[in-house]
Amino acid sequence: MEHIPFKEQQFKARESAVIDAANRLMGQKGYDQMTMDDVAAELGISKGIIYKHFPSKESLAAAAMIRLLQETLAMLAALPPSLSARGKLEAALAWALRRRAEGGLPLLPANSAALQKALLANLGYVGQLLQLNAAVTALVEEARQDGSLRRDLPAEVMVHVIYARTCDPAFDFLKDTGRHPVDTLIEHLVASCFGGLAVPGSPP
Amino acid sequence: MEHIPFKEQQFKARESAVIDAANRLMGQKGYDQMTMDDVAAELGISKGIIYKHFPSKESLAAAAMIRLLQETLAMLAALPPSLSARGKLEAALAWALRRRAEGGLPLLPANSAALQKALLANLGYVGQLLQLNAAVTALVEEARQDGSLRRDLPAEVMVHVIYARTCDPAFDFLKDTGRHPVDTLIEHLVASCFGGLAVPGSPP
DNA sequence: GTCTATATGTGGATAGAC
DNA sequence: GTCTATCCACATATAGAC
Repeated sequence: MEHIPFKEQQFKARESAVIDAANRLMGQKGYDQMTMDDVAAELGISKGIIYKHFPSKESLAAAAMIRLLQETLAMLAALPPSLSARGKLEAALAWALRRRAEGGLPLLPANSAALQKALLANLGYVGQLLQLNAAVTALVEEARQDGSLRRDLPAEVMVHVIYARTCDPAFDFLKDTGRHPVDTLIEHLVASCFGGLAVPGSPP
Repeated sequence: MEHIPFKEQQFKARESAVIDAANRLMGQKGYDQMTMDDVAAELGISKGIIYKHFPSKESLAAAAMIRLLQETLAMLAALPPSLSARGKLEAALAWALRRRAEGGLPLLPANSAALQKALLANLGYVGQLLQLNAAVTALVEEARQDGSLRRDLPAEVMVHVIYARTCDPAFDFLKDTGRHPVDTLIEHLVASCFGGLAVPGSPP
């Protein structure tokens, strides 16, 4: 049985803590507004150490995004098989919004063009993203087949609409008013995404 | 009849050109990534002059946003009275998306927390925003009354959902793939917003 | 009024003591 | 490995010549 030095364990634990802090800060302020000084201050350590773990701010952000994608894939895999495909999609959207309400990252790095570009150059990130994309697309296709999702909209469009709803600014705005409980808001947004704003069958 | 000096006309014209440039650049890169050097370079003038028109980058951005809000209000007022309330909302969303596709600003400054804070401290901006909010809320209420919008979602939630759809990142992503004509995309997104992704009446 | 040049502040990244 | 101190690039904003 291999002996793992204590120092090394500590180092690993800190790495995870750094990602946690980056996660919180990026969730609150976004990538551009988060500074490495912020991350260091949040943990009460020096900025230099962070660069022992991650060679750049971009790579730190990428590590946080990769971990989020992995957790999202795990969540999808853990959904009860009794759910329909559309039920799984609704549950996944609700999960993402709840995480976001708790200070987590948005799945879609739409805030920062700089981050977006950096991520797409990161093979690890792109790999996870392709996996998630495949999983979500499969669910959308299945739900289209069983007649619970519309067929007059391309699957690709629906997939991206669902992604985009996980970082819906309407959610943040409404949450910040404090006028609606978070659970109610999540229900409303999931309902508006899948059911639409209009009354079915009403004239436009 | 008052004589307006040529110099003054030129000055006014330049001010409008500066706002135009800021409009384009913020539409493409977002507020944070746009620099005053960018604006100056776009117009082929020196950076110093911009500060003769606007005391700060924030105030320039605010001027651009205020003009956009005014144009949005004008668009709402010019919609054919024959349209139903819901028809007007759909047309307004389509108008906003088309403007955005042409390089215009997103109505909702959700990209930058810094800009958001600055705007909310700008009385001119907040005034226009309240006017727009009143107009959109009135349309939503009317459409709820005539039975074309759902009554199980709060009006406030629906208003914010519509706002958010005008800066939907799904639109930009899908547009950039080049696989869908812009007109088709706009139709799809308006349809998904009001009609939802699900087939009406299907089990979740 | 318009330019060139510069002051000032900030943030990513690194060097060097311990 | 961890800190303090610093470098360097860049962006906002201003000063001064013409």
